[in-house]
Amino acid sequence: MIKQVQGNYDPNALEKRVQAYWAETDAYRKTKELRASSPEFYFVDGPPYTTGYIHLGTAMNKTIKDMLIRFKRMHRLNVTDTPGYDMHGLPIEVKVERSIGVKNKKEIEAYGIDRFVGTCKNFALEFQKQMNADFQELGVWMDWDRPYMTITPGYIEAAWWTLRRAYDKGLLIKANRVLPGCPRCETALAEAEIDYWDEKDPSIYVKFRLKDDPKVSLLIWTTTPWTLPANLAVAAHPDFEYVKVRYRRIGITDTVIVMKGLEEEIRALGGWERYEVLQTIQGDDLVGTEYITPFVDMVPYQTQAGGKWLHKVLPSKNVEASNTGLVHIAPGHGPEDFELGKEFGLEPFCPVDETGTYTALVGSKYVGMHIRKANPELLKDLEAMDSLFYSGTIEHRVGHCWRCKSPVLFRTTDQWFLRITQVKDQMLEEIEKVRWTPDWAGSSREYDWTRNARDWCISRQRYWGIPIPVWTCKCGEMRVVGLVDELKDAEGYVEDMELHRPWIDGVKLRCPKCGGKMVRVPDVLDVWFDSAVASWAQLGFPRQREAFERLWPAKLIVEAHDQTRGWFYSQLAAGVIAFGRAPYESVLMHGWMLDGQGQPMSKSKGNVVEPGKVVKEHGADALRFYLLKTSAPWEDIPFQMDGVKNARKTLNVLWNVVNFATTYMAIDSFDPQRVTRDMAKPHLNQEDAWLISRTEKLKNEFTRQVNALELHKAGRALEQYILDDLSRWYVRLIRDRMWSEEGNAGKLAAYRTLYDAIMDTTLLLAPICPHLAEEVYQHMDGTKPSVHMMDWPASDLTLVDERLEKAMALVQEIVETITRERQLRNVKLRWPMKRVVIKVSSNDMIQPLKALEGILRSQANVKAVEYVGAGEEWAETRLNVVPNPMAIGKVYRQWASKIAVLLQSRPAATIKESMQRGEYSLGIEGQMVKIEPNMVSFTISLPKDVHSAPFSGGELYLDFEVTKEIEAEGFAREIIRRVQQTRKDMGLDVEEFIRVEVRADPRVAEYVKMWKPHIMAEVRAKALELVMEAKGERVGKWEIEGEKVEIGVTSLNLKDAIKELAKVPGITPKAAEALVDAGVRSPGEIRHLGEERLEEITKLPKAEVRKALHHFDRSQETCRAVPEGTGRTMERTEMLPYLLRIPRMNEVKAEMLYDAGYDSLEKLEKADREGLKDVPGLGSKTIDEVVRYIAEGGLQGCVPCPQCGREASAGELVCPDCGTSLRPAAQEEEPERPKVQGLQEGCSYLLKDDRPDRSYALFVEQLKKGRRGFCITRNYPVKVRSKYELGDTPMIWLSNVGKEDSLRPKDLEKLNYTLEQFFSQGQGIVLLDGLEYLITNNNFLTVLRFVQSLRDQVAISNSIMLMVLNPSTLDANELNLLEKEVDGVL
RNA sequence: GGGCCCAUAGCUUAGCCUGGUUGGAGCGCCCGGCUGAUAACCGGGAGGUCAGGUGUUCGAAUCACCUUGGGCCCA
Repeated sequence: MIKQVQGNYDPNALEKRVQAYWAETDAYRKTKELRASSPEFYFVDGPPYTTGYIHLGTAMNKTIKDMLIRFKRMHRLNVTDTPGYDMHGLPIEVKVERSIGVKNKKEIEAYGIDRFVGTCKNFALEFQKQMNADFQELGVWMDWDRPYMTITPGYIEAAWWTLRRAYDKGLLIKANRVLPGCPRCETALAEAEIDYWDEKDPSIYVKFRLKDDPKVSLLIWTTTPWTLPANLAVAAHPDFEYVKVRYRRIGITDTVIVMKGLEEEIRALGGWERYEVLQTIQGDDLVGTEYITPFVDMVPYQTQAGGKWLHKVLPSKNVEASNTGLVHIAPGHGPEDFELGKEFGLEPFCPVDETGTYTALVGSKYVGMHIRKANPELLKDLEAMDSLFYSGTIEHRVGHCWRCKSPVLFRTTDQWFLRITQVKDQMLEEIEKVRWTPDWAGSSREYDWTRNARDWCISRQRYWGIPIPVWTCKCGEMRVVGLVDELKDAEGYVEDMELHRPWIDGVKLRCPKCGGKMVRVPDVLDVWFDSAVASWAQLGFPRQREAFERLWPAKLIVEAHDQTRGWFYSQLAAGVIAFGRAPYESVLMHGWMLDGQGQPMSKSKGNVVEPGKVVKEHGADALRFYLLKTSAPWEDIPFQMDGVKNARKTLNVLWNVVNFATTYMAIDSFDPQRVTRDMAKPHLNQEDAWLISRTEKLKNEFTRQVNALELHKAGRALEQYILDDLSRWYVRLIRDRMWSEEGNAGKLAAYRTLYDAIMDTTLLLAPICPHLAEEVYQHMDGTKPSVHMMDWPASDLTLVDERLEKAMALVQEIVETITRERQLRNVKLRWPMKRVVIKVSSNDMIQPLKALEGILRSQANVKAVEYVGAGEEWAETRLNVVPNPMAIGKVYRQWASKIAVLLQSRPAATIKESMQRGEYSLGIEGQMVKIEPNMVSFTISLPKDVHSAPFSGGELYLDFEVTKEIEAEGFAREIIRRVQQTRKDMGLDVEEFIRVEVRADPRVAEYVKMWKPHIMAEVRAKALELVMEAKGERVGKWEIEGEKVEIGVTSLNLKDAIKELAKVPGITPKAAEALVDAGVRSPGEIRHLGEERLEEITKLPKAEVRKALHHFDRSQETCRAVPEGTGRTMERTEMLPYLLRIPRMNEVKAEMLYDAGYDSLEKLEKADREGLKDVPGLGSKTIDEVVRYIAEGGLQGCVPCPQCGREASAGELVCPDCGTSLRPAAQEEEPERPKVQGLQEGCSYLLKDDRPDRSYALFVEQLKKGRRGFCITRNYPVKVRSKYELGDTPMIWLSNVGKEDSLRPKDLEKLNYTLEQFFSQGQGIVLLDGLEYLITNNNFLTVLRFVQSLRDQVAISNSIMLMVLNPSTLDANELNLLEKEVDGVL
């Protein structure tokens, strides 16, 4: 059944509600189960690092994934959706270090590796939990209860297994190489772990004296003085030319060798006055030149080292033509130096330890000194040795540890490597096989990166990571463990033991060679390796193979562009190493979320926008929609909150459409099961066919774009459709049909079309905005537990009608043009336009336009449409000929003026036609005068009040003439609008009936008479009268086009009665209305009408009449034994009779009780006073009764009918035998007729009346008895006084006019004070007429409190208070609360 | 310094691959309208050196090259 959506689009409340609904109904699990036996789709989630919070980038990432997962699921695929978390590594270690206050590895070890790792694990798990919650807030449906985590034993084993594979293939090696490391964290770092930024460093030029000629030096440049003690050689480019230069300054000369061309630059640097080039040397010839390394005397190694090339110039093509063109080579400190040293047989020499401190190898002078501190000392020494040619500083890019920001240190270390260089070619081949989106992500980006790949250093000298599964023996034997089982017999192994450090370090294997103990190498894995194995590790491989064999490789992965060097790469490497192929088939690379200025968000910049904040402001759906539609996925998005706001607006429009649709569908009980598409088909209007065409096209387009991963195009197409096609056009077109009273086929066809459009939209929207889609679905259909269990809507392109769409586009354009012209001329849309003439540029257009003429007429409010074919002129235009006297005069001189007059006297059309055919001549004074084309021009003049406007299909002539008929219709529409406004101000239900009184001057009055039936129908008036003075509950004075009009509107309060009557089987809404007109107010009265009378009133077929009457009889036959309370939820209709048997209960209260969740007898029986207090609308007296009734077993027991004594169950409202009502006489609070005599002193009464006469009568009656009176009214006091003969009773006028006897309705304090004064004199009576007026002007609760305080004063002073209220202006809940505060309701 | 991507109105963007009327939208701004989807909605207006330059072409937002700025990845 279609349920009307409630209220405005409130994303926060909606999303909370929907998520609660999902949780309650286990919708996620059900959706997964639905697809459990479908074809598999192996999606692999890239694990975010557990930092404890998600940012917008992570939000975008998961949003894209969630959209695709949902999309695939709706395509009946069984999608794997295990979310992953990357939980090892330095970031957490650093966090833990800070939290426990340790600074380096020594302190960690003192603290205890076990405690340290334990804390790391706790941090990671805690962070993981928080992120889980954040993702769920976004509505992402992944398997949050079972994420894969890189820290679990199974996962670790998968990494081990992979390393073992690498080892077996000879791809895992240990090597001594120069690598960047962090001196603070004391571990090697991968490229990926280094951040670059500019920093100041020394920039020094150092002289390396030639051994043969110490007066001459090689000049080298370096920014790292501390590497000089480790200098072993100098590199020169063999193809460059070098020069020997003598620099001079007063008293000083210096001779150095530098690259040719750099000598001038160097002169300027050193401040030399002049220089002379002594010799040019080819780089090649320089090779082999021996020099004296500057610290030869201090560093023992420098004299002990061997090697043919020690302290000589080496050739290297990597030398750049900058600085001096000669490069200082320290193989222990630079990767290129290392390679070069290897090539030339120089053993790397590294006198620096992992903390950046000189070791004893450096000699006694610098040992124990940190390299940073050593720099100035070294400079001093160089200066002393006269080896420092120039010393300055430079700002250049320096690598830093990504976690602790220390500058990285290059030194030689023993590390473990994966030999990527060996499998690089295979990786490149695999890249080409993968489908990349966008394609350049693979073909250029990933390809380039991989082409330059080096071997991957996977070892880290840290604690919180996957331990490297390599055990070594003193004898040199080593073993790589691939499965935990292999450790079974090892010393220190315990079943299911923790595989992390330090526990794993205690496991010792027996060496198969020497029988000694093998110990694990202490390193852990580079954390990048963890996620590299995700695609098989998360499947439990290698321990479980079934899932792996079924699913692997991944069909799709989705990550941001920074993963080119990260996960795209690491997975590829691991996949190729382990299985010889890429572990994924397609990749969607997405962009980053930047701040509004296009800068990356970072905590240090303080420009981070938290997803939670955005969700709070506009909802997760709006954020998701924004993220998906704003840019192509692979592009960065500079985040704009306004963009999210816009997305929300679009969703709001959709919400309004749904609100509109469900309002009417619910009223008419439209049932899409009954009104099928086929049934609606013959009754479709043009606009229906048009919307269907648009919808089918949209479905096709959307699906195509998502499949192409052009998610933004899909989102934009959907948005456009919602705004333009659905909301702005279709809903606008069918408004009148929705409002038509009859449930005719045309209306149902519109319902069906709109229903289908909304359902299709909802299904398309479901992957993007899962919450909103769910809410809409549950209101429109709800046959499935969740919209996400639905199948994707197929599109039927045979229903696309291009001709119709084209014609409709023209109509839209014409309507817009007319609107614009109206605006220019200040003619409102409410005023009909006499006619529009469409002059087309092609006759093909006329037929389709005619088919849509009705739409054009209604939307442009035009009375008539005429057409003029292509090439023709509209008959009512006049062609004018304009003579050109200059041209005529030149030829015919003295006749010129006469010719001009003659020309204008002839029909212009004839002249034009003749001239087009050939020539045109005139006879003048016996001569034939030939008129040349340049002698005349033609203009078109339009009839009075007609304006022309071009449109893309030709020209429009708009006739703005205002006839009497048009004026009449215009006024009618103006009056309708104002009555509607009044209805709205009064808060009337759309279905309520009213009576209207209109006062207007004769001209307008005449128009109103002409349009009376139409006006009445439009505003649901049962009566419309022209009067001398308009009266009513609400009277408005208006000025319309200069005419003064007064309109009074009074509610007839018939809505509830009609609704009740229509509930009786056989009684249609129309029949119910007829019954109400005949004075019937409740279903019970139908019984007493009798068959004939009922037929007469309702004009229903006899069968229906009988059905209605039999209903009452039948309802008495259904009594059975007392039903056992089963605890099951009961239908409302089933439950209500039980409730209504409770004393003081009425329908409203019972409904409230039911709606508050008391929907089973069990629940009600367990109800306590506290719980019931929370039910809105239940007063304490009612609660007393409920509690008593339950305690006495009222819900279970049978009671004898007071009339016939038959036992009736608690669920029966009437006796099954005699039909006597079994409801307790709770109505005594609300007596049918006011007992005027019954007014008691000290009591306050609420009078529910739409007309105040009765209350004034009661009031006057008391006055006549001599009671002092006080009248508060919202009506004009002078009139009230005379009408009800109130004499000199004091009065207060509730009004904003500000006269002395008036009081502003907002000023409750003053009103209270005034009444206090009155009550203090004792025993009066107060009439407060216009309580709803106070309520509309104040907060309801404020008025309620005001009423409470008055009631107390009334009681104290023994006065009486009458408060008059039009009940239709309040909702049931408010009414109930008010009723509770008074002593009686009349 | 290299690779890849991006640059169109104050903001977010379409058009670019395949050159051709007057470069389209949305938001914001200004003006107006509507009022039975209404804390909505609709229409109109102002607002553009298509980042800058050079070239190819009869013709360039679109193709090529260069420069500038931004993002990612590297050196």
